[in-house]
Amino acid sequence: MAKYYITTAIDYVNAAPHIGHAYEKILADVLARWKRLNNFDVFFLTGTDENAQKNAQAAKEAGITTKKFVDLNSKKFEELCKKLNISNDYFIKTSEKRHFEVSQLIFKKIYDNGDIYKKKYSGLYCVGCEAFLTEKDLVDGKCPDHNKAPKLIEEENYFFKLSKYEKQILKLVSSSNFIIPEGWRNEIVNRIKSDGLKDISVSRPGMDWGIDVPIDKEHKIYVWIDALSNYISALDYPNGAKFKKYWPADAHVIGKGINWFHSVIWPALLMSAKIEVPKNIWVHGYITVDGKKISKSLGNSIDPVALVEKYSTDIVRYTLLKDVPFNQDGDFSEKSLKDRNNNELANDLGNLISRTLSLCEKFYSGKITKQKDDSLFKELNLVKINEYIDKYELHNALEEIWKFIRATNKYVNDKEPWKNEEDRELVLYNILEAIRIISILISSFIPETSDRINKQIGVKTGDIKTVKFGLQKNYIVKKEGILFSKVE
RNA sequence: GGCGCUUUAGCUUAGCUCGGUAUAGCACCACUUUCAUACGGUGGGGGUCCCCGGUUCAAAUCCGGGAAGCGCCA
Repeated sequence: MAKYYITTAIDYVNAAPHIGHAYEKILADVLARWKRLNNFDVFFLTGTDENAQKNAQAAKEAGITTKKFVDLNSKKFEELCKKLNISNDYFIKTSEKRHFEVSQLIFKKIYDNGDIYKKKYSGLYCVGCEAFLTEKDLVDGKCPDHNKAPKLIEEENYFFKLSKYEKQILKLVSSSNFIIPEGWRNEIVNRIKSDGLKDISVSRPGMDWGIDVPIDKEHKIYVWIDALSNYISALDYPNGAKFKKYWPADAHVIGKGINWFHSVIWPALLMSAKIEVPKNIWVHGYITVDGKKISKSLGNSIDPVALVEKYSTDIVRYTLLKDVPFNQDGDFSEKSLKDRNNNELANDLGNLISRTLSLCEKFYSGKITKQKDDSLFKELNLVKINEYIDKYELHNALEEIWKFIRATNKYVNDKEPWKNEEDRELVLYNILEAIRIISILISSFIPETSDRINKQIGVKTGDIKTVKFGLQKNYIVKKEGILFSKVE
């Protein structure tokens, strides 16, 4: 069985989850579920990034230990995954012991390979950003993001020879299927061509939270090696069975803001540590809310957990998947959510199930025996759906599935099974087959709805091979309420 | 400042690689059906394809210049 390893970025725990976090997890979840449906042996990883120095300060202010602080906040992300019906196989916390060990091992390997050296560095350091700023970044001498003056710091740091890997990285990122979509590939390729690769700092001295540099306890490992190595520590690198089976990753799903780290720094670190590089970086856009960027000052951040509780997991999943086009930012609004719920979920899909089951119960007491195929199956283009998903164009895949749902509604109209007695059972059988297949196809996108449909038409969820008309011998259906209520 | 992405009906958008009367959904209007969640189906109105210039018999599409929004970097 072919394997498929997919990851999301790990989230910072010092802020509550917002709708952008939800979106990324849903994207990766659809892929993971689709691959399972296609009989891949899937490992799907998500988790939280917990070793930032910021956490130590926040914990101090809250009057609890740092470990307790990160655990509490990490729970919120784990809770989010459950609420969104995310099918991750593991949830990694970078405060885990084994993650510490792997990060240190990677650092050591790179060091032993001669790619880490010590250098004096001075600059303006912003504690809030946990990064050095340049004069140009400052507004009135202050960091614009944190409204605090940075400190002039002179310190010795360990540096990674990123520059050494320029040629190899350029070759890697230039290949047509490494970074998807193309726009984000161009950005990286052009940046390397014009600016080249410069060595980066991989340690910070004098911190009290984080992972010790293995060769120097005065330093903690800075974010790159720490955070990025979660993708292999979760697989028990270097000797774990999971690592041997699943690495290299088939897809790292990330937001556009961290493309550089995943497409350039991460592969270079791996090359230095003599580990295979991931196959694919899938970059998605950001979510705006009512046309505006999510920001603290606007106070327009939406709590995805509250959203799921107000509507439902599948409505939230469906709306996010449909409203964010590939390679662009997408806008989320409750108006759009309601429109999509009422039109596409309740009317197109929900009503199709409802009218069909009523007919089955009215004329056959819910028992339909197998008949021959009808022309309806020609309306389904599975090849196209597959292609869209392989290209990560999930909104197009959904649209293609919905074309089939609309075609099935039209078929019901054209055949008028409430009127035409002659081929009534044939028609109903074919509609039920269509519904069974629709349920399989949507199971990766809105799994809960798929389960509810299957229960009503009395079938078990099939894999992709059962997307074929005429497989089901007979149906015993039972209408149980409606799938989606209208919302105003 | 450099680089990248985006700009198409009221809204969301397809098409741009390989030029030829512009695609779909929502909303709107009309017609139609009753099995169904007042639902489904059919038809319709609505577009200087961001602007300017060029190439061409012909440009949303190719080339040059510019504008706006967003992102990455410095």
